[in-house]
Amino acid sequence: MPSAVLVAEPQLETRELLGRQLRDDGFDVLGAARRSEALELAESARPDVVLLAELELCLRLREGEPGRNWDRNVPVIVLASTSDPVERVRALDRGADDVVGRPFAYDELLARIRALIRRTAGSSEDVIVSGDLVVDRPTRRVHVRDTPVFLSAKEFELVAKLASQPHRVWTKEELLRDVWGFRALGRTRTLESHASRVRKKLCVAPDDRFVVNVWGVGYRMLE
Amino acid sequence: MPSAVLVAEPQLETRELLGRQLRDDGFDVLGAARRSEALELAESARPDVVLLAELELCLRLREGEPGRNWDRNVPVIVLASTSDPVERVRALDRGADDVVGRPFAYDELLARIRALIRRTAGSSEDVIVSGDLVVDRPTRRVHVRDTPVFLSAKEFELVAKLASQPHRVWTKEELLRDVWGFRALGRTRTLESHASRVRKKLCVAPDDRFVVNVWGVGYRMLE
DNA sequence: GGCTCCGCCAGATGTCCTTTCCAGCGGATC
DNA sequence: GATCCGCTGGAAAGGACATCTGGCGGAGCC
Repeated sequence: MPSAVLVAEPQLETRELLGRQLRDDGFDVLGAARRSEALELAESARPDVVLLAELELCLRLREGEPGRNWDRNVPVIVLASTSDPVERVRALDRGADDVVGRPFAYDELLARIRALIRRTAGSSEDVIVSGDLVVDRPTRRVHVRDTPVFLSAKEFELVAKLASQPHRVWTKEELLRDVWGFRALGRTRTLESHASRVRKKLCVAPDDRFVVNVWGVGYRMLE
Repeated sequence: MPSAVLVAEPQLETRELLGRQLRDDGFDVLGAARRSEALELAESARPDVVLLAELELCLRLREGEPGRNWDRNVPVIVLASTSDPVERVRALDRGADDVVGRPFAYDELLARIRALIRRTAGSSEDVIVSGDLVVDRPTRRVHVRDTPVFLSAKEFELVAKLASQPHRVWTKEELLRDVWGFRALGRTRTLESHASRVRKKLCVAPDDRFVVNVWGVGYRMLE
């Protein structure tokens, strides 16, 4: 399956040229001229990589927005406007994975895209199947042995996170950061409350055990 | 916990300078002048990032070697010898995650290191295998010859610390500081008590000896 | 505007871990 | 071999943490 690249570049000419080249190299390419368009496509098309020109867009992608559901962790490469190292540092500090200055060599950009995809491959499976549990990201549905389980938005995010690496123990800090996007918030019972509710909802059979607490650390998903 | 950076750079001066700067910025730094040293350290110290100058080393890291156990997926940044884009592409195509040309701005290298650690945090196969003992950090599971051993949070931290360098003797001060975060607290029996309990739990076969006391100093993992 | 659902927030309760204490053992030193 | 000091490992007290319930407020829907 070809990887999808979202090219968020205001300049028509650059966008088209880049799109053609990337298509020639086997990528699915989505173009976006404006920020709103880019966010829209990030949500609906779930690209494997985003190339973008505006740092502001990078921040918005990383911070997320209530009600919107793009992958806040999506790999990002910034097409900087200059060749100034200071601008490259700024891009990286704002959450970009990589950055190339202009003018850039297409071959290098391509190599960097490939390297980033290689690094992140498999981290955002569309459908996670782990034992009796099936988590379908695109449709946001969850099944336990073919029994549908209805989860709210946050509940789904939590389950998807835990199921993305079954058996891995996620610390409460990691879960709060990745699911809630908190900066530091430590002393509420929100996470525990959701974990409890999700656990109950996933218990279809009496002895199902999916969401398991790891004392003093966090939670993990079994099977 | 600070991230560990392995600097594999033949030139003494560059290696030392880079090491000092990175240490100032809060990293644990390991230096290696030769390829064999670098591979050795990649296996024993399990760095979070490797900076290297020779593409050959990058290939060796990625390919692995029978009997050796470094993480073939370890994040790699290449310090290219020139500023030639062709060399950058070559590095990326050989498995590097990122590459900076020379001369490079330290600030940019630092930003790239941070970006790469951010991206790979938690995904690196952080599994310590030493003899009959397997310590899996992501899942927080411990096995002795395929027999699972169930440890509490503090117990696991202690085992992971000891196993991170199996033959090294850790002083009680080091263990208290790194596992418990104490400043100096000298007169409790907490550490000894945990060591005792962990030792018993790890003794699957009658003559297993994993947590070994070193009289008047501290503990180590193996004999 | 009323209704419903969702997300967030404590409080009471129960569970499990952590720490401490102590008696006994065993190296280390001379 | 005698003595000292540190290590061992059981048991028990205390504390830290997790769970679940119920309530509050806001957003979206009718």
